[in-house]
Amino acid sequence: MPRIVDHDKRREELAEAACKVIAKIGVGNLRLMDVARQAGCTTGTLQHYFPNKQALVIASVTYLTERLEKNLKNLHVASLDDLRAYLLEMLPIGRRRSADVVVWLNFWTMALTDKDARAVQSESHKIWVRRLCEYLETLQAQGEISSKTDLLQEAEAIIALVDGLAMRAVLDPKEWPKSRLSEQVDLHLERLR
Amino acid sequence: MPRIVDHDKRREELAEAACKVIAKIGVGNLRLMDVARQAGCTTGTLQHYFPNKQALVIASVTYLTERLEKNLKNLHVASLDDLRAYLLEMLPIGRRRSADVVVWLNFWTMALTDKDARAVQSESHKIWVRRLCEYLETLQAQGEISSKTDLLQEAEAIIALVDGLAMRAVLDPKEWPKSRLSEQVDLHLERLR
Amino acid sequence: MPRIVDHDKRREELAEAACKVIAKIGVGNLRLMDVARQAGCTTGTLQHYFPNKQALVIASVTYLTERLEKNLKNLHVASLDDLRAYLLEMLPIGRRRSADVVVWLNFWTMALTDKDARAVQSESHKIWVRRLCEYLETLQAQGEISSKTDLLQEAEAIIALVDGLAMRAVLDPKEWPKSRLSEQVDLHLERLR
Amino acid sequence: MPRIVDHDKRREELAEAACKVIAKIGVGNLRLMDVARQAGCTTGTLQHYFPNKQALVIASVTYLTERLEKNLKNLHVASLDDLRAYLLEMLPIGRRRSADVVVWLNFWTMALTDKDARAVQSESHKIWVRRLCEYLETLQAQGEISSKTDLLQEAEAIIALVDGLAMRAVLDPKEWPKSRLSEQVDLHLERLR
DNA sequence: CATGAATGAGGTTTCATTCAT
DNA sequence: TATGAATGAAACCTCATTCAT
Repeated sequence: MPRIVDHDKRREELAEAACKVIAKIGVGNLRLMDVARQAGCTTGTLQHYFPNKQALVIASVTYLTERLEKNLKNLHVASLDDLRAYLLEMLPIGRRRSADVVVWLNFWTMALTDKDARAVQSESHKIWVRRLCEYLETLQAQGEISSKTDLLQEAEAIIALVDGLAMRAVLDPKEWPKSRLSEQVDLHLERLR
Repeated sequence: MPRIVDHDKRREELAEAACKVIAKIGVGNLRLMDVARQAGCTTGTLQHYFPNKQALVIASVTYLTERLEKNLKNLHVASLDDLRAYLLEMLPIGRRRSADVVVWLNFWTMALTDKDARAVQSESHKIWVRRLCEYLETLQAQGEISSKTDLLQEAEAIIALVDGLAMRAVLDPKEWPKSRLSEQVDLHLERLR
Repeated sequence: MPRIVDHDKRREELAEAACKVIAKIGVGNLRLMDVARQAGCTTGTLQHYFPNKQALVIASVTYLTERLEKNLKNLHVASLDDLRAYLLEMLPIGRRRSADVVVWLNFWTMALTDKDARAVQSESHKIWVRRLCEYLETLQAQGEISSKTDLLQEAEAIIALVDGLAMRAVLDPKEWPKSRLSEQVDLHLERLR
Repeated sequence: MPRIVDHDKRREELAEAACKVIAKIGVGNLRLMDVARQAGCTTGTLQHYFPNKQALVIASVTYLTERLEKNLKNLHVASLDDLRAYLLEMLPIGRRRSADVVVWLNFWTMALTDKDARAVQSESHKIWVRRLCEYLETLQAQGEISSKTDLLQEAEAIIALVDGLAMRAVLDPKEWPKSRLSEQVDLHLERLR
């Protein structure tokens, strides 16, 4: 019997360590050594789980996405207020989620010039749009949103807003407390009513 | 005097070369060698104009910003339509501006974890907000925008939208032709009328 | 006792796996991982049978030599034609023997700069010379070879020819089908008649 | 003006250093550090001249070949004795040429499993065969060799002999002084008369 | 006997920076 | 001002070997 280790769980632990480091210093400055130290292992260990640095970064973002999915799974969007809560859940409120947003921004930027990263990014964007559309459809069916509204267009508008706000907020966290983010979200959702 | 002019001009040429390379491969992968090749000189030459790599990157973004300023100097915003045109000028329409946006995104992400970059980013954001507010004030004075509107809030909303759209558009250019970007801008400006 | 037999058999299996890998990628690129995969076990298993990598390589060549011995045991050299058949048996004809030759060449080259390998190589060369001399003596006794011939010298000439041909043949297999190898052997044996 | 260096000459110096190291420890154990130390530079310097280790090895053998070419350029083969002298020039007689042969054997073995190396090896073999054929033709025209002889076949036979002898001689230098190598060459050339 | 996770040293490779010319 | 060779540190990556299970 080998040393007993849940391979997938270990991968997640390492991915999480990588996320922490990326949030702190950025993908551009990421060193495997740092990740290893954060995870309490050696760089050699990282190679068991990830063939190279790029794979580690991609796995880290995938992990982040999956963790978010789990958290959101329980949120049911049955009203505009639910949607509001849902969107606030995406924004950098608090340390943890600010860190997540930083990782995402790093990854998206990486995706601008890295094919593999872009494929991953593209896939998760599609899921995100689809879900938002579903929510909007539900609300439209309930009459909370005008039947004339172009839902896909609104979904993309919301995404642009959330991404844009998130970026602003992590670049200047002091200027963007939860209240100000909420106001922007409210202001935007107003037009759907 | 002429020497100085040449010197500054050369700096700009080098900065432009750096922008091209960043747009192609990202700041994270930027090598001075690549910039030198793109500029048709050697890495040694770069040292005459920039003390180090970071300075080159910052100078490149500064150059980009100044170039944009020049282009926008002639745009006078005297109506919502002017504002619309102005915003479209920020979005990645065409090769050139797409490349610019890629550079900016790279720089903003860099600013997340690099103090110097953040200072530069912060400064140019302030200018950008201030100008937008001025425009909105003008429009409000002319009655194109309701007097009840919170202009700063709207300015930030516009910036979030533009940043968010720009990011989406460069990540998936095929899905974001000019027409679709215009629609989003129009949809947003609607609420100001 | 049966344990021991199994143990030796397993060693041979592992040695054979190592030979296959060496033939494919060369000793220089040999990784225990590859051998383990080829053998359907793990690197840990290899440690039970071989104290280290070098020992595995040497054992592999030893295994190869012993396998060849077994095959040749049945060949009796009682005429020049028998000698011819015997020599052809050494040459890279067919996949299996080409692979064997590749392993040997790898090992010989390794022996150029590795003491342990050289000792093994030297030993097996001596055996090979001695046997060839015996064969030639038999033939000389039978009058198939002139009594004036310096048998040791001829034995070494034959070995040089076989080694040289073998090397050429594995470096350029398409140019060296069985027929061409046979011709060279025949041309050489001619002078003994 | 840059530090004045003859780029090609520097490459040769580094290649020569690599040859020395390979002759001592084999390609399999070759470390760039060793080459750098031998050449009196750093590993970084090696990268200016060779993109990677493989390229360095290939360049080294190419250098070796070219050096041999220069030495042989002056040898004119107008008689069997000249041919004999020519062949002896290929064999590992003396430190220098023994080292060369070791490098070649290492390279040929590398060529067994490395495409790039094989291409180089193949090319230099062709040249070597062609030249030998020319020599044999000359001798045949002069009547020193029977007109019935298949020259290509004899050329390949000679090459096999030389390669095989060279390998034996470097594996067991004490057993293979110049005299013994000469005898083998003489014995072989006998059949051409 | 077997596993395979973990180690950690060692090597290749990269590249910003320096500096003699 | 410009060159580009050289440096040397730093990082990634490899992989034989160890060892807990």
